Amino acid sequence: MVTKQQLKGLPEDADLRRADSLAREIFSDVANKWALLIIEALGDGTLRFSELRNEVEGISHKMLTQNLRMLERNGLVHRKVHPTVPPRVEYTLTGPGRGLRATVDAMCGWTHQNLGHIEDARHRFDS
Amino acid sequence: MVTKQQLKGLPEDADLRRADSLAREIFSDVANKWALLIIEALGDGTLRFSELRNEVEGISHKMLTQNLRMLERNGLVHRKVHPTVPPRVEYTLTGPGRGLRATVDAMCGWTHQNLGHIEDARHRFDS
DNA sequence: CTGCATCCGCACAGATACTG
DNA sequence: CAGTATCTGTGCGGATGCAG
Repeated sequence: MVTKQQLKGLPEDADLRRADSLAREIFSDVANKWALLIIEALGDGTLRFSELRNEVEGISHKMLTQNLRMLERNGLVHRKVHPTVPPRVEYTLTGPGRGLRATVDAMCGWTHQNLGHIEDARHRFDS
Repeated sequence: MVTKQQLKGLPEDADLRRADSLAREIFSDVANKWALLIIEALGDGTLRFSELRNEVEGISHKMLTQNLRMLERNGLVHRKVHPTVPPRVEYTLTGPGRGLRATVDAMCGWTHQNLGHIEDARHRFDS
């Protein structure tokens, strides 16, 4: 692969480093248990706040709002507010969000396929 | 999909719940920043402890050992000790480990492909 | 070089209470 | 119902020192 750096030389270094640090930042945001479980729970459907709270087992009110804000900020989930009373807020994955979801699905699939191997490995290790 | 539960009824509930909690446990182990970065750094090569320390930018001595132990316990990395002096320890991904790596690669690819969208979304959100 | 143990600060996560 | 704010404690993660 030919990079901009190779074509245009050193002046692009700063850009590349900025892109890398941004990638790391995004990765740190997204590669955490709750964020991934929320994305997985949303799937290609629509869930209300309270539904997500039930769907993602063990998550607290606070962690859910925090992670939803973070995901919304990064443009991965869309937040639709219905101005009714009581209020009703629905969350759905955006295009990029669904792209990420595909990778999370793969990871979940991997987990279930390797349950046995991992359980065995653990027993071996613990003895 | 037809599950064991549907075929054989309620007695399998306990098994299923155990498998689910195990899956959650594994997911919690694996879905964290440092573990994923270590797996990505290893790739399909072999790295020493100190090399990993350099490769995974920003990781501390302690987090590296902790995560390596965890990954080894789950049978995702292989730890080869050369009884020399000074000691030399090499880490490689196991079969299951490489399977997981494929999903992490996908996630990294997604990150880089969506850098632009995400940066834009952030600017919009922050204003 | 690699690994383990200890200490410690800080950030994260839970609980609770209050507003729209 | 959804969200924000505040308080509190625990556990994560960094720094350091020591051993093999």
